[in-house]
Amino acid sequence: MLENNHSRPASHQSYEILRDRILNGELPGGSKIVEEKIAADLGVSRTPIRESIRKLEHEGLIVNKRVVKPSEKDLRNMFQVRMLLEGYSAQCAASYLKEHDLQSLHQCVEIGRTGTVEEIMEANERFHEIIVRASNNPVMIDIIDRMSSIIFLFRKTVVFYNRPHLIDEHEQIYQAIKARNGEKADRLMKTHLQADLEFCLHLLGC
Amino acid sequence: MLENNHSRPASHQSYEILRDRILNGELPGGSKIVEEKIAADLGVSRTPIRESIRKLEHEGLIVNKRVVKPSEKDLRNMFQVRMLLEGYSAQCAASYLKEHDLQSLHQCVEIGRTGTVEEIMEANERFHEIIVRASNNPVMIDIIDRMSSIIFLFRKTVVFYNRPHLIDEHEQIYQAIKARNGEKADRLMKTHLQADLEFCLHLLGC
DNA sequence: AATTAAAAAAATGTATACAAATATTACATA
DNA sequence: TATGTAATATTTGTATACATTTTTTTAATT
Repeated sequence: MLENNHSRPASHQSYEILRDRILNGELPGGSKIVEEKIAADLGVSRTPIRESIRKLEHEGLIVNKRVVKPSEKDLRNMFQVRMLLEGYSAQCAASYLKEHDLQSLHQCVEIGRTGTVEEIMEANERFHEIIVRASNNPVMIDIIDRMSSIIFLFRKTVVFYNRPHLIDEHEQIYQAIKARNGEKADRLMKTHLQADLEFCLHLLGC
Repeated sequence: MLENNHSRPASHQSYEILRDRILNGELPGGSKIVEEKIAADLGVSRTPIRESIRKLEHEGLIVNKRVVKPSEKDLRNMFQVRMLLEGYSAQCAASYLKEHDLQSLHQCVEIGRTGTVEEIMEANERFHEIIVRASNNPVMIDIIDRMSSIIFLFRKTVVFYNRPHLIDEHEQIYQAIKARNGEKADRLMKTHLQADLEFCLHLLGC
């Protein structure tokens, strides 16, 4: 049951709940999404639920009234876009990143070597987030954000299985950015994402 | 009044109507969008109207209950994304485009030199569309599509004022693709979009 | 047993009513 | 005149009812 209180609208609350349930696997890929069921479950009417479902559809997490189950092709396509946008972002980072953010990047690498699984996952996300924000381009950030909810379902796997070289690659990217070598940062980021993708697909037996 | 007939749902019909009205300037940037007004106008209830408004919000055509009025920065950001994605698409086109599509590209250039204003506008869109589709990446195509509704508001201006060299640039891109020179096609596409952007911004006095 | 048609059930689309939140107006006071 | 506040009106958010469409079940026929 949602809070009736002075919180966000029910449509937004239910959006967040559904999103979480999808991302943490509670609603696995392929699950049928039925408005009335969800509404009853969350204790609100169908009206706000519809809205949250539409939002999730737009985000790509729900397709055809079912929780998305991205195909190998889908992932390749999303990673191709990421390579272009994050590669460019890495270039921007090399040109513009301030000392403070550079230090944060370095910290992410450190945590990647010494942290717990949860810490590492968080640091990985942050590493990419810092770089993407360096693009200083909200349109780009938004596109990556939207894809990242789907990609999240995979990064989990990658870190859980502790992909070899992942942190080394981050370190190299960090070094290139620190050395203000944009062209190299771009190239390394693309290679990094390509490796990520292949590792995911391999693990998932694609 | 919408057709009650065996057509698409009212929410979808009203979406398309609203979208058209925004794109053709009938609902100019900054207009307040009020659910009840629109509903009365189109002769349906608020329920389907809400849905279409949400869709337009996702598409970026409505922001804060008002028709979007993109800032210079917004345009720069969108064009930056376009440069990356369409540049890559041009590369793909150079590698993979079939003879038939090559001929279509060439036709677009021809029409660009000889057609009426409407024909030229259409040919311009088609030129880019053929190249984007060469990426063979629905995720990428979708991103560009979503931005293109906003960008459309500008391409109109550019063609109306008949930007110098626009068709020459298309021709050069076409030649690079035909020559299977992906790197050059990429570079030319980026330059082309940059020029488009600057021309738009200049015209609009940004 | 497989295939199809009819019936039933379930789910979605839309209209309407009312509640909650926002914006607007009118008026009082400094 | 400017500013704050109460009253009003407008607009959005949500629940509910019903219509339409889609899916599933059942039964009949080959």
